[in-house]
Amino acid sequence: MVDNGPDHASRGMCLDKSRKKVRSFEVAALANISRSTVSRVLSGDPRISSETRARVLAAAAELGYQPNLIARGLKNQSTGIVGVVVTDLDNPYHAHALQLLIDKLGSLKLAPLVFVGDTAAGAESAIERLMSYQVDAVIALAAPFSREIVAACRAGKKPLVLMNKHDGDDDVSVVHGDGMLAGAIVADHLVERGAASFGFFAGEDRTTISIDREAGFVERLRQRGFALGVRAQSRYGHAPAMAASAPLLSSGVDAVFCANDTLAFALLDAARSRLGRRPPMVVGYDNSALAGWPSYDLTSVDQNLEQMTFATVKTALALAKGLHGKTDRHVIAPFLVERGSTRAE
Amino acid sequence: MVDNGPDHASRGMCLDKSRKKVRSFEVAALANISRSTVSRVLSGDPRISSETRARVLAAAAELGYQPNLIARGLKNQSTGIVGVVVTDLDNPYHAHALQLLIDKLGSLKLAPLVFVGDTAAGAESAIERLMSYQVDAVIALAAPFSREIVAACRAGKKPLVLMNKHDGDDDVSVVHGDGMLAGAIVADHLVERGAASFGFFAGEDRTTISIDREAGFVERLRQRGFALGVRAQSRYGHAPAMAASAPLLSSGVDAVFCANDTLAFALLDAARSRLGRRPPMVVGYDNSALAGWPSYDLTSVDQNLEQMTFATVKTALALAKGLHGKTDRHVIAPFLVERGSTRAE
DNA sequence: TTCGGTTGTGCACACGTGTGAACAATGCAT
DNA sequence: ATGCATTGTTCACACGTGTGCACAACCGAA
Repeated sequence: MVDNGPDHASRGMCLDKSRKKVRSFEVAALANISRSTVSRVLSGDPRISSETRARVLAAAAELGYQPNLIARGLKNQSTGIVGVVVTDLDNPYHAHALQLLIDKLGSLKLAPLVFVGDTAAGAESAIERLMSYQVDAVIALAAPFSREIVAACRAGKKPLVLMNKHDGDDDVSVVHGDGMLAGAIVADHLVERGAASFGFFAGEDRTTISIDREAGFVERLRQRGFALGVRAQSRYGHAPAMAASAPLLSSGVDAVFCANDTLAFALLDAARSRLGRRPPMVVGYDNSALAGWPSYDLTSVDQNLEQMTFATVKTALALAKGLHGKTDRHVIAPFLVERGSTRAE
Repeated sequence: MVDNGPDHASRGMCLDKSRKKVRSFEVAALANISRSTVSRVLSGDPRISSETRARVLAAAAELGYQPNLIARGLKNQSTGIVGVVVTDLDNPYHAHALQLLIDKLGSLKLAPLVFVGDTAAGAESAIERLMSYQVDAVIALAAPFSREIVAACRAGKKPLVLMNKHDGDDDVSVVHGDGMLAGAIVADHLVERGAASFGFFAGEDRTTISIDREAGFVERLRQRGFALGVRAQSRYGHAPAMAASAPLLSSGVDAVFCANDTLAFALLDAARSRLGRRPPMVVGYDNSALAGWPSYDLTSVDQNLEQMTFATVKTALALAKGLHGKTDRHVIAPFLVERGSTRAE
């Protein structure tokens, strides 16, 4: 008897038995077995006789034993914690994606340690905090400052997955939507709906994702014999976007593709306040909940977040296990949700 | 020399020095000092001579040493991790609150482990996961199933703070907005704006918070000589709320106080589709971003989330340190943001 | 009986850190 | 010279778990 609780005598003195968490030692004692065997039972070691296995499980259940994942993480050099870096949860798209990520991680028995990286310095310090907690992998969700994040993870030798953001850097795992395809789908849709002149409403940040959307749109228009008539750009946020949408409205184009639902809502609100003209057809991006509300009824591109988040956590898990140490890239196909904002009449 | 790395010889064999994280032992070696002294320096022990302190700090900086918080947590029985249980991040109010919570926790050197508890069973299992990770405290954000959460935390002896939800149970720490006060403020505002007949639009969940809002509203109306004319109830979600708002509109009351911005938007949309009548004055609750957009321009109660989240993490930290082991209760005063939906004309 | 194989279990150590107690060194008073 | 307090450092153990290796028990075959 060497491996038991070091001060189990004094521990026994404590009359309030429920004061401390139950450890594997108590389970072992109750089952008249060594602590190692308890550990083996819980890890599903096949060499354990089914008789003792049953006895151990019964004891564990009776005491309500839950293994200490911190200690296990220290021993195994794998905590089961995944760091998630996110920005701007006020954007409902990000919030929804985070919710799905947490959900998928949970179903894989992983726990998300979430940090907000609003600035370049903030993102960097967030990663450092995460590494102190020995996370198994890091997921960066639609984060700007991806350069800093990539650098910090590389310095700490932590596997990283960028979701919905890809740089030119080819040496990092990425999961993102197919912006080119989305642009083409939207172009086809608008042409079929009878539009003949087109505009694009871009966001301020020149992310590669946003660039892809526009490129796919313009390219497909060209293939079908049309060209982009007008283009506007704005930072996100309702008020500035409303102001920036003026040229799109005054140009009188038939249809406008917006890089973002937020921009689309602003455009619709601006059009509504100019009573004289019938608003153009509008297509948004993200298919946020608001797009389905009757006051906007906005046709929008759905990025298939369900699939995208699943691919992200699957990739993160694979990297954490060091399976195919090489980086890989998933491209998720989006689909269009047609609503009233592109109805013919 | 006993306390050094156990297999430091074989470790030394590994030529790729940057493969493993640097541990406190390496720092100690570089500073020609024992590992304990390194620990003491980092914990600010005053007994260390300033000369060795400087040497240790220099060594730590040179090696880029970051202490392993998992190991520290195991030893200290305090991980610095705080569990956060949340539901429905699609509600922008919850998402915003979560963002603020994460922010405040980070500034107190705490790390948030986030789980989503969508069902009673889910909430319970989320708490169990959190306890396996030895979180120092649990914060439940506007969570239904608070009964299950309270029970699970009590079983695991984990300090718990309920934010924006209080049950009859008086034995748990709580931070929430002052619903009674908010109802009174809204009543005063509407009366001053000239309304003479009033309605209330309640959510489906009969939370105490929602009940307080209505009670405060009705009570203040009574004091000023008015009574509640009509009342509707709906579950959240735009479409059902639009349908449920019919009696409020057909009753022809001057003003409606909604338990939620979501309900208010639905009511405004429903009113808009009935062109004949001028919509009544409408007041919402949460002051979400959408309330500021010109298409709704909704007067709404702001719960002062900034202050509320701060009080929540402060309370959680105090409980985790076991300072005043007793539970305490913070009530945050809300304020009204006046916009066009209650403009006189 | 002896040997070898199979099956189940226990011992001892390791993960990386914090910390009480012991201890060396120095100064100061007896 | 001895005793005592102060100061800086080290030793050894503890936190709760997983796991390689040794080993006991048992069985069958020679």
